[in-house]
Amino acid sequence: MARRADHSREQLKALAIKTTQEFITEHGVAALSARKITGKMGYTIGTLYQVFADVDDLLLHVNAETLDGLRAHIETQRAASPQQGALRLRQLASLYVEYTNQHPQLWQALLHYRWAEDKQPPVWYQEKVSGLLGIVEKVLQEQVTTDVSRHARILWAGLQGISTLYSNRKFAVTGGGSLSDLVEAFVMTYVQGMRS
Amino acid sequence: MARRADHSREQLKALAIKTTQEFITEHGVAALSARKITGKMGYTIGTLYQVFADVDDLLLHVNAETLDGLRAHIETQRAASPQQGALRLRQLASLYVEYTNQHPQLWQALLHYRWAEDKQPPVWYQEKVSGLLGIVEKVLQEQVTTDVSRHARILWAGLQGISTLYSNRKFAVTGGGSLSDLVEAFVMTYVQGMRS
DNA sequence: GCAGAATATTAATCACTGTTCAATAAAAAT
DNA sequence: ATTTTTATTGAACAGTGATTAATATTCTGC
Repeated sequence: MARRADHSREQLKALAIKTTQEFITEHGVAALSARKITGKMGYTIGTLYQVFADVDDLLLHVNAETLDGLRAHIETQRAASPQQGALRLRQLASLYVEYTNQHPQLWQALLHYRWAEDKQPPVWYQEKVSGLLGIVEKVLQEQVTTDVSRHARILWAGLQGISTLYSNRKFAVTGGGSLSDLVEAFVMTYVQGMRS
Repeated sequence: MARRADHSREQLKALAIKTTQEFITEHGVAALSARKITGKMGYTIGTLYQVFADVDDLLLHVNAETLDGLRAHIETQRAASPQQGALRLRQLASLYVEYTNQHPQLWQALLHYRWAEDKQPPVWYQEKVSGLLGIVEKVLQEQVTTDVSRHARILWAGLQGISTLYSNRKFAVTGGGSLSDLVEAFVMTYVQGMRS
């Protein structure tokens, strides 16, 4: 058999991404395989490689949408209930937690993603990350004037560290309360430290 | 062929762990496979499963030794040049960075390890982690009195977050300087915040 | 409307993965 | 010396990602 053309190239891409998102949400990224995805799509494995370079490339696009989703969540929620001053950073952190709690499997897929030794993430992907970092930086600028970019990166990395260890249950004896407790304590304490 | 008995069960375990450590250090954890390890050991794949439950179990023991190594590094270095007051936490953080920089591949293998949905890490492993957390808590108690355990976890997670994002080059445009710069800024700022 | 070029899709193939297990040979026990 | 026990092998299994020749369909130019 051959050419069916029930889907255009772009439709196929979108379908693969959507199917992968659903699969990860349902079974986790560890259970994912190229054949399962294309099977679920109603295609066979070869088709995947016409649309994406490899499975990593597909996952990259899934992660990109996850980043977009976080950004959208932050922006719509901030528009809905704007905050002032120090509360803005707190809001940012809880929106992060909110989103990652809503999509734990997708977020884990993103955190778990590892770049090969030599390869760099593509520019368009890097831009999505730095876009989010930019939001943090912007809010941070209201609180502090020096080392904004460094502090933003530390906050961002700290969020991911807490989030990862929490969801991986790597927190030997889960003391310290819920994820949002930890994140809130982290952000509040760190901001306090920046200001002195 | 059969029974050779050039190695006891315990020797075999140690050999497998050592071989895996060497392999990971050389090629990274992603390239690891059961056959490569046993081949390098001078055995065939079946032998591995007599000594470890599966590849994950082997990796667990490798990670355990990595944790032991970090602990040993911290303890010997602290004995060699003891610090006072706020400097002790700073020293702890830079010993962490020092060790993870000395063994980047092994540390990545540890960070990258994911527990299956249902399975918990074994108690003896959890104790190694909480032992390290305990060191942080102990040093922290000199600085602060409330929420020590929570703050220790946040610091620990923060270190891992920064460390992971740095070594994975996930820091869109690597601003903010070296890993030790970031870690130092993180710890110092956070401690400052705790005290107010 | 039709011949020919272009291409989307399949299915087979390749080299690999982790895990299991019957067969076997050597050591230990009797 | 014979039997029991067991460490080790190597083949088998079901899966993985990736490649590619074959093919059936759509698209293009006339």
